[in-house]
Amino acid sequence: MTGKIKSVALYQEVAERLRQRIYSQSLKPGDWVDELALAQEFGISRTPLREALKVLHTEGLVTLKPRRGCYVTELSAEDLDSLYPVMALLEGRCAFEAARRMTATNLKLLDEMHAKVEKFAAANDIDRYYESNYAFHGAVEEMAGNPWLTRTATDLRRFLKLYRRRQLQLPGRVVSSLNEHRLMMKAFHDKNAKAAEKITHDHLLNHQAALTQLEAASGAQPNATQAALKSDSKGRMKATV
Amino acid sequence: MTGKIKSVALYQEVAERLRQRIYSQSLKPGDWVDELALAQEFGISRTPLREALKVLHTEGLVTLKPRRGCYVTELSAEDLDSLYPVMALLEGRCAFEAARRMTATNLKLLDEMHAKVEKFAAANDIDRYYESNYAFHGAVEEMAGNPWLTRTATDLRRFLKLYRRRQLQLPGRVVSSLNEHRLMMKAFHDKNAKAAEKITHDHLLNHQAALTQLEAASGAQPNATQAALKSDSKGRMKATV
DNA sequence: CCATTTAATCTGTAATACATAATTATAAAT
DNA sequence: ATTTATAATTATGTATTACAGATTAAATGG
Repeated sequence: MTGKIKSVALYQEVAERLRQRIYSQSLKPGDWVDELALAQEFGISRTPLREALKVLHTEGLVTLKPRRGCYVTELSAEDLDSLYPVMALLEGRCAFEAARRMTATNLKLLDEMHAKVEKFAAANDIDRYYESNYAFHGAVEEMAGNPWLTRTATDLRRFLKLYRRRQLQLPGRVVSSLNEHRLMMKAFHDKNAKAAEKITHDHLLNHQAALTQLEAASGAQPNATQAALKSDSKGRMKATV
Repeated sequence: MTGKIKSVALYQEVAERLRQRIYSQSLKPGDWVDELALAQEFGISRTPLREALKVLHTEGLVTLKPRRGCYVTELSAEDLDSLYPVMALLEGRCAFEAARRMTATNLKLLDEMHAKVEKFAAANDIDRYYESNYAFHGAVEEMAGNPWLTRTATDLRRFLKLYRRRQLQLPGRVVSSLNEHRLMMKAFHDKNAKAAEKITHDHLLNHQAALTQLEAASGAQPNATQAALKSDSKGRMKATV
């Protein structure tokens, strides 16, 4: 009878709505979050809205500048340069541990998830490609069997999601990314932990390289940084990056 | 002229007071945090107190169980077993990067900090030994020059601070910990990044091993712990762990 | 036209009130 | 007497309101 009275708090619902807007780029990195306007739009008071913003702040999606308001988190080129190596380290270790502990069940699950990634890539369904890709990496993190490692890696990976669009804009990156995933799957099948670690580690760094290339190519408008960076020989990118 | 009117908010002050209580073990891991009682004791309403608890929650010092109240974060033996390897990985990398980028200035600073650690250890000033030790590791993290690596490592290290007392109760551990620090300093002087990484990594794992030893020796109960626990053969612990 | 002051706006803080879940105490029944 | 059910108490979750302090925008005067 109590199918669902009101188990979700208002602020949680608001947080989810805002999350959607952020991930859908309706609210872009750097954008100011207008408390009053949103509260009115949602027909609520400022309190639950601010409560929701605090949740998003904890997740890192939003940055609170004292007395200046709330802004969608914006990562500079420098941030990405320092963030990706840490991600590579952690996800690499996740892959290592996952490979060591890989069970038949988990392997089957990963195969299925990988198949989805392939499918959406083939169908050119960018959004679902990204989501399934994201889920795949999340699954590997889980299979590492170390809750704190999983937690740390997951926390960091959320930041990268802010730039999902940008990540996929680089021509050819999807193809090479898929290739890397195939190598990962092979390593998992072989239970070759060392290989899984290295491939995953490099996979992340290749992501970073792709992003850097994109930023260099597209010039300078992101935030401030990157002035007109040399768009010299495009041959800098290895085919498999 | 506006030297400092009232820059600290009430909830921040409350958060600091609670932090003290937690780190001083006045509030022990697992303890329930009584909102009403504390609000009355501080002479404030529940709102700023809960605000403070949210801050502590973000820091991980406190855990909010829905509808069950707020409790000081408690790490199980399993938690520590999964947390330490991640710490070892991250701090190891910090040491690696720090060694690579080590400047004369930073080296001098580290030498001074290390000297403090030695001094407090010699003076048997456990509290200040722990603090200076904590600061030393924090400095190494900073010197890695990677903001996200620093942030991630620092976030995790905070959890270990919850068990500061326990960490130092193991006879002989301080001595061997100091030895490991000396090796670290040598690696930094030599700018031997690989060595710095390995020593730091193992240093953390040795910490973990020491804790495990302690827990095994002291028996089973998590909180009320140190009752009149068997002070049987103290020889169980290896001197160098 | 620039600088200083005034006004408007937004953020930060906290008290208060109410609703609902959880706990404990009480009562009833087998 | 033990167990179950119900009632009372207590604690937590949620959200409105109000006010203070900063920041930004506007306006006024030199």
